[in-house]
Amino acid sequence: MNIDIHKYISQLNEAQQAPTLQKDGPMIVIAGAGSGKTRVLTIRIAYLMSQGVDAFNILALTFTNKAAKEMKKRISEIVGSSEAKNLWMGTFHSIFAKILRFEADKLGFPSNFSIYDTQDSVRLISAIIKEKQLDKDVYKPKQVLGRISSYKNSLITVKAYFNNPELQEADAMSKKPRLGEIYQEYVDRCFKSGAMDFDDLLLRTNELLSRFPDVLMKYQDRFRYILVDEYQDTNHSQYLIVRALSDRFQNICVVGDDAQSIYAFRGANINNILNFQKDYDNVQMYRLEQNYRSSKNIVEAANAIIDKNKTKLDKVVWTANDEGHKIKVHRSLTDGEEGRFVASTIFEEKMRNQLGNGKFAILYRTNAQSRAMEDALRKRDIPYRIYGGLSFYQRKEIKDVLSYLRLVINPKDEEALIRVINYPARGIGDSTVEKLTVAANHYKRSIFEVMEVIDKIDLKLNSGTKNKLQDFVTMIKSFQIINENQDAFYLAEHVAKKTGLIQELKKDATPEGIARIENIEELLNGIRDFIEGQREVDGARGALSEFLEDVALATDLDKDTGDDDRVALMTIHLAKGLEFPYVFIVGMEEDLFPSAMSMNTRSELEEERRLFYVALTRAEHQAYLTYAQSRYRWGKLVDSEPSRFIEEITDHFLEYLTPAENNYRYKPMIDADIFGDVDKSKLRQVKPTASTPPAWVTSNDPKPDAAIRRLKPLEGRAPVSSTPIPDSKLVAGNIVMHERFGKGEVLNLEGVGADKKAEIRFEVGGIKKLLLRFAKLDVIS
DNA sequence: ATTTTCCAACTTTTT
DNA sequence: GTTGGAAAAT
Repeated sequence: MNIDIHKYISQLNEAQQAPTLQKDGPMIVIAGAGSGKTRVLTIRIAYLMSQGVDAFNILALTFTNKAAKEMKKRISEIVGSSEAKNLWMGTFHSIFAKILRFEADKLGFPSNFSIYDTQDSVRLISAIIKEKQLDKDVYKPKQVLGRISSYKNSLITVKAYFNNPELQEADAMSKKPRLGEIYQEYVDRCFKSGAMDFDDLLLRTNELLSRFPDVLMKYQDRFRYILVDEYQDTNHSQYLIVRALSDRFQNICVVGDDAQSIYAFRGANINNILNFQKDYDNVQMYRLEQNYRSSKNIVEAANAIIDKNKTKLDKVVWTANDEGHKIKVHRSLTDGEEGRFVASTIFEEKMRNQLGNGKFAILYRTNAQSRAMEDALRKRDIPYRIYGGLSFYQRKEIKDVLSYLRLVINPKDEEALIRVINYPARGIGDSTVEKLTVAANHYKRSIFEVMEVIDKIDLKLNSGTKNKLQDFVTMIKSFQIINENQDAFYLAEHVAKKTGLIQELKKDATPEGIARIENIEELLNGIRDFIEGQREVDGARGALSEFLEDVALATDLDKDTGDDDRVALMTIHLAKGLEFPYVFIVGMEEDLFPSAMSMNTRSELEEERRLFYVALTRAEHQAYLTYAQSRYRWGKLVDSEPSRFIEEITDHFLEYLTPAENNYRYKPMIDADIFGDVDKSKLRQVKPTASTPPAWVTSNDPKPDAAIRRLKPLEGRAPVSSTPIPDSKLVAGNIVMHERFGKGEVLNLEGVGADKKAEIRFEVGGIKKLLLRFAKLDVIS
């Protein structure tokens, strides 16, 4: 090969060159945020090829398909696309799905096996729980799936589960003694449906490699050079695959950053990176510590954060970049106002600095937070794009079309079948499906196979129903014939029409209904684009099965939409590996970030902290942290306090756009059981109206201190809400008398404030009860 | 069998 | 504030 690789190598700094130029042997690169690890990986692969390594022998595992695609593109720019074409590059899931299809028969799977997404899995588990007549409140389907998923990721098969009394005991202790049974049934049903879930793609690969030494040898020999990106986020199952494949040649290069490990919840094991040196002999370790991405302020603030964690490798990220701006902190009253602040700030910065929308990102902890941001951006006519959340392929109408297509490829696919067998309605009801399911389980066949021979077995179905079932089978079979002769686009369009899906949707003339039809059109266009792309790469192909696989494993991040100049909205998890000049981290509030569910153990809290580290280090030029004093959650206004993570950054790196003095103003001394023996039913919530601020202290107020804060306008200073409560008055020492509670109920709030403590009492039926005790309650003092 | 209505749970993060 | 599932009504 004749390429000027040295031109590219000379662009790297010394620390980056070292790992790039080590051709053989095991190595680990600890790469700090923004230290150019993608460049190192890219150029290293090009270097390997320049040293005579065949692209066919290189396997690069990335975290997203997008990352793989981009890396491949850059490598083709260096070595030429005909060389780069043969690289094996992609996510664990997509690479091993391909290998599994090729080797499927060895495991008893059809090569056209379906890939179940989480929705499919949950549906199947719900069905199993129901069939077994278990209580779905004890066996919560999502929880059960989570349990099964973590078993699979730890390589605990059904057999291993039943050989392990400790696991069974643990499940029995959590009142789920029959979890193993469900696990077994779930695995059987997936197998019978010719389907694998996400975890199976890894677990079955492990099975393949361990049960068939010749297969292992084959892939060991093929993948002589293995590179793994984001190694800190690999789980045990992935770890074992990498170990097995690299065992022969030991040319394994892993890259990662322990400080950015944020996927423990799905089984990622931070020890994979911490213990790498013990796993192979003569491991070379490299560190990339110079950050090229962010300003000094951001880098140092991020260091201050991660310094609070105890579990970490020694590493000092530094930068030669300018000091830059301080991190701006903004407080607002509600999530709505937070959104408006973000939108108007983006607008101003755009105008002032003549920037495109694509320079901005809004990052949040939970998908639910996107709504307030969307609303504000829409009002300001700022184009944006939401990544993640309900992905395009998970929408009802899209999944319906895809389910028909899945059925064409793999008629045994039970989840796809159940989804569409009676949609659009064709007179095949629940009871019929139930009979079919029972028969299928009895004959150890799929439902579709039972339907094929419906007139040969007696299921006590009337002839009308039988005909409908046969019609359905005939329809799917006719699609299969089309699939053999026509391309996927033609078939998909045909399916959408012939099944009556389009007709069904046309009945609905609401904007949502129209949007659904447009979505289906977009899907069809997507299929056409896909098969055209496919033809360019490797000639004409059936492409439908490839398309379905692509869809099953695609993430929102992967698809390009052409006009990219939009503000990016995504969760912090999704933002990993990306960078933006301006980054807004919104919802910096206790219980939200860090999440209320991740504050039980130190390791959970440390993961949240790493998540914040990831968020902050996405910013190149300017970072904003925003929080609201109250926000709508579960449709209710809930009070919140600023996140501890703000306090953990030294003030020196921060600039408060809003005075911080109001933070932590009301600290309840007692939080729980404050209502004691009060008859809660006597208290009623006051419905907010245009002239009345929302809510009051009531029995079902989740955080009574929020209501106390709303007393503030009564004092006549710095009104919190727009309108004070009209018929109330403030009495010193006896702060509020108000006659608006419930219907005719009088509630007295009393306060004593001399020593900055206060008690709020209320009165029901003449008896005074203690409600809350506060410290630092400004309202009263 | 199908449509409508009501209720509960849900929101941590994803391949 | 949304969504899926179950009960109730057609």
